Amino acid sequence: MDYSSSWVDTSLDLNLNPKRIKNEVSIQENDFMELGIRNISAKEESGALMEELNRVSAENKKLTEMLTVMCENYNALRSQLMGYMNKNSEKELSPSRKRKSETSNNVINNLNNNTIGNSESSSTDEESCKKQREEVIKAKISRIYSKTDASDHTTLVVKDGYQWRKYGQKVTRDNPSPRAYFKCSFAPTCPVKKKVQRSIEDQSVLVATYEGEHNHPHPSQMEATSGASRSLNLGSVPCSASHGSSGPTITLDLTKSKTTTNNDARSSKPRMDNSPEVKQFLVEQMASSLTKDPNFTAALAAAISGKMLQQNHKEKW
DNA sequence: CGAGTTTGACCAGCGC
DNA sequence: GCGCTGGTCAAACTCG
Repeated sequence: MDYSSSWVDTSLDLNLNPKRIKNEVSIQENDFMELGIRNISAKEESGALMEELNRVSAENKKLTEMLTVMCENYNALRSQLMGYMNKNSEKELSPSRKRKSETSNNVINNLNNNTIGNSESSSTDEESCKKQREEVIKAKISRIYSKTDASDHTTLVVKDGYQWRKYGQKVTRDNPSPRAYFKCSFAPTCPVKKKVQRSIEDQSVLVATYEGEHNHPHPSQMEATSGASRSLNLGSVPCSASHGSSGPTITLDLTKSKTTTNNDARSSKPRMDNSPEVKQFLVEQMASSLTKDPNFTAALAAAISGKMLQQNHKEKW
């Protein structure tokens, strides 16, 4: 999740354009001049309005800055939490098979050294943890269908913007075409895995199955925030999001997008992140994740109450 | 030379 | 216990 300053700017832009209003005021002022009615009072009024405008725009600027700082703090906290969670998961999970065998050896050692009761309790804990982990993974599985060049039956690459490292390939029983296994290599701690296999029905369709959630922003988003104002790769991908009983599910149907090069897609197709649906979706996503965060809501409440108190103080004086 | 890919071997889970 | 299958590892290889 990333909150760029541009988003903050646009969302908080209250269309208070002092220049424009200034012109309108000056037109009004000219009309009054022509009519020759209450020149001095009109000037006073416009001056007061300008003052008010300046005050409001300054306040707007302050609020924008506050929200930007808040978003930065939120991101920092979030990344800290992610790091902490990764550390914990590294401790709890057995990432490699070797470690698994080590843990099984430990169980055997426990059996040899300790009483049966102790070993049993440890094994039941392991089982419950494992079940929980499986449930979490199941809830974060998504499937993507990607249309590829019909003549090209060799590549198993689904271009989703992320950086993947292939670690295996297998021919499965139910499908003659091989299944490729990928791990997200963009972030070393990212747990996301991807399986890519051609569809049995249509060999030109790649079926990518994603497991887990990325603990880092989308690479294109990272680029966008680091200076280059490029839009999301997702931009040209038709997507739908649902929140079923099994958890959040994202389905991307890449078969609906033409197999054009990135440049072609960029030049000919209207970018999807410009469409109101995607904007609304992104805003809803941001809003939901922000409202779910107690740190953010607390900080926001504190900021608003502080601002209100400040306002009351001003009005009194 | 480092990063990514390939591929045979190994392991765990499951059904019989 | 055995065989089958899916998933993962890691050494060898390739490529820029």
